[in-house]
Amino acid sequence: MFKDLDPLLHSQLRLAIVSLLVSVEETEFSFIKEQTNATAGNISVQLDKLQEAGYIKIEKTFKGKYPLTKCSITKKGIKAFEDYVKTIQQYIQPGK
Amino acid sequence: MFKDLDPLLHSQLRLAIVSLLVSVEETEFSFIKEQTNATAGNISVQLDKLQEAGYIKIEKTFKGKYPLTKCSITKKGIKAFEDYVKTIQQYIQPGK
DNA sequence: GTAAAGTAGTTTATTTTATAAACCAAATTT
DNA sequence: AAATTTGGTTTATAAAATAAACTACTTTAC
Repeated sequence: MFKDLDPLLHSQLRLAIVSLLVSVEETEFSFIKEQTNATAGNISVQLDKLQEAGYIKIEKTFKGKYPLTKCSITKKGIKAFEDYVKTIQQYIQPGK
Repeated sequence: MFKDLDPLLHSQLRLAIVSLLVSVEETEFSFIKEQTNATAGNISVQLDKLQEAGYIKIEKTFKGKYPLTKCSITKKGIKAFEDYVKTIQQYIQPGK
């Protein structure tokens, strides 16, 4: 009945990050920080986990003299997100 | 942008339990166990948390000589579930 | 030119959760 | 009457989320 929810995506912050990336294709660390109101440390940790899982790609560049971290979603990440969405529908549409 | 997800419901097992209770009105411990495939211990702990939060009501009765735990959802629980569903839509319908 | 404050993060430590394993009390089966 | 089953609870452990502290460099103000 209740299929397991991908634990990597069943986390408020990681789900928010992936949700953002699914729609914008590429974004910066600072943008994620703005949109999620999470702390930088928390975001840093969660981005690493998503990258390790192959769900996102992280590119470290520079904007002028400052470091700039760019993130984008991978095919695997899109697939995982779509699966997660399908699965959680089972939980939030009871009876269906 | 991303509203906080109620941490009490953003748990695979508690969400499954509440999802069940929303549709069935009253159910037994054993039925929850069947439907979720979770261990009894895990269910016991999560039911307590949901009860403490006032999301469910737990009634301990007997079926013949055996103990029988019946659970039902409260108004507060229904409200919390509906809020959770609305909130997670923001995460899983990107762009919308 | 150097001290203070800001940018852009990372690392480490702490708290909280989720989960499983072990346990309990009574009933039933062999 | 010993072993197993029912219906759970309690305790212990593993994993997660989060915050606090830190790094490295840049800019601004004195």
